[in-house]
Amino acid sequence: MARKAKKITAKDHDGLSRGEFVHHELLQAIRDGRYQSGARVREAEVAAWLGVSRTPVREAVRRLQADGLVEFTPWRGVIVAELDQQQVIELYAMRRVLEGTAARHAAQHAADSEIAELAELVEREVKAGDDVARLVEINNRFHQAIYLAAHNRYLLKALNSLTDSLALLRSTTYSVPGRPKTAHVEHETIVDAIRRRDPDAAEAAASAHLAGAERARLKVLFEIRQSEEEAP
Amino acid sequence: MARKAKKITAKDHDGLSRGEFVHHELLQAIRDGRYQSGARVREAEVAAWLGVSRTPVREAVRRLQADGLVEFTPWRGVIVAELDQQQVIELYAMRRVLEGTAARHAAQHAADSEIAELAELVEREVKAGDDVARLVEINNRFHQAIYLAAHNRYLLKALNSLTDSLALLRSTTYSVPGRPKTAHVEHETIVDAIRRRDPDAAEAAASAHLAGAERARLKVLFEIRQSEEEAP
DNA sequence: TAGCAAAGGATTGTATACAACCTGTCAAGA
DNA sequence: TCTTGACAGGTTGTATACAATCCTTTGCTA
Repeated sequence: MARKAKKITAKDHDGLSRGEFVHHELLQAIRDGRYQSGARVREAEVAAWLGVSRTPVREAVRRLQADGLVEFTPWRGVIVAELDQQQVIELYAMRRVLEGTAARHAAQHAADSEIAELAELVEREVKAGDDVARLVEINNRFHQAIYLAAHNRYLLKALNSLTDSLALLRSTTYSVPGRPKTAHVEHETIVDAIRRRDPDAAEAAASAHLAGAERARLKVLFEIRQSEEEAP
Repeated sequence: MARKAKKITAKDHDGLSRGEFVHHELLQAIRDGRYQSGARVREAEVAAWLGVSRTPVREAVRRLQADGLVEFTPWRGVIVAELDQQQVIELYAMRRVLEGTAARHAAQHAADSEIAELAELVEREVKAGDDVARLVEINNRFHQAIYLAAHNRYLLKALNSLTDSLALLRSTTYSVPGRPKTAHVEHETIVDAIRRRDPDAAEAAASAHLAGAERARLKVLFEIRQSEEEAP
């Protein structure tokens, strides 16, 4: 009778430690807007909500702080960070460089199976049609697949960190008319370059793709900010 | 009698919280070799050493984990990470891209005062002569100054994270014969390009500088590994 | 002697209690 | 009325106790 009683144990949530569980839940809550920018995050509140003590909550919050998702003032607690336009521009400038680098490295180092996976994801975008939720999901997996194909763990970490920061902007650029179609074409161009093992073309294509994403993002943000001013 | 008794309080270490204090001390200990790669870090041990409880130690260790400086296995504790040659290559590939980007952005966005500071640091390298410790110090400040001059907080964060990872390689590339002189010339080239507001030249110069640093680094590493094999 | 199993020690994960600190409120004096 | 000061409430920072887990050692058996 070694491992019978399993309920009281440290895990209980899909093998994650409580700290990891809380981190995951908070990230998700920020993504779907349950915690919006500027909202205060009280440790005791989160602890009660998720049925854990404050200790793992602190651990999770500090990780979010390290990634810049929450802002922290000693003795005053944390609030969900807010991205002003300048920060969004800086974020996309960085993403443009890193995604370009990832595509370049992918063209150089990707395994054939990884390239096949990229091609299949782009193929699936066609099948998804106008289903925005599906397209967003596929888009995320597409970019993640490129990050992995680059085979550089520091690059991977930096890109994941940027992607997490984007969770603060809870909106999708796919709501801009024509953006899904454009993005799909850009994805195809990137994969083609990687398949041809052409690093320069891959980097250029990814960089152009991100420039398009930034334009769409600023458009969405501008419209949201505008409508918020009209009816707050 | 509002703030008389100050000793028992949370800070006591230059205004840092205990968690920040522990993080700083651990980073320093890794830098100067008191904790070497592969060494086990026991929470209770560190807590006793620094005279705090395990709670702030855990906080500091988790931050180090997030930056990849320590590896973590649940229930088994943390050990200081070890960089194999592949990781060093990946790290420098990333640094090359990011330092190039930083130099490019510095050429575009740096304030005149920031450029003056860069120039002064390069000037100080001449005065430092053969004093390796001073040269290393100036070199760190030079690179930090470029990061800041780029005016992109995500870039800054990513570069600082990479720099921290380099603490795991406790050796300086300045011990390679001729490297200090070469580095100085390369620094001059970078500053010149930034002063001329030439982004392409600045990026190219910084990238070339990092390529040189990588070659020096691999040389140092190879020699150390070799001598360790001879007399372990 | 070799192999295995159980027990004990060591170490981390979590919960909780208490101390330190900040902020807003309310009253008293100018 | 305005300013200033103290106090109360609430939130975070830290310490410590306890639970869960892993690893090593020791003793038994084949």
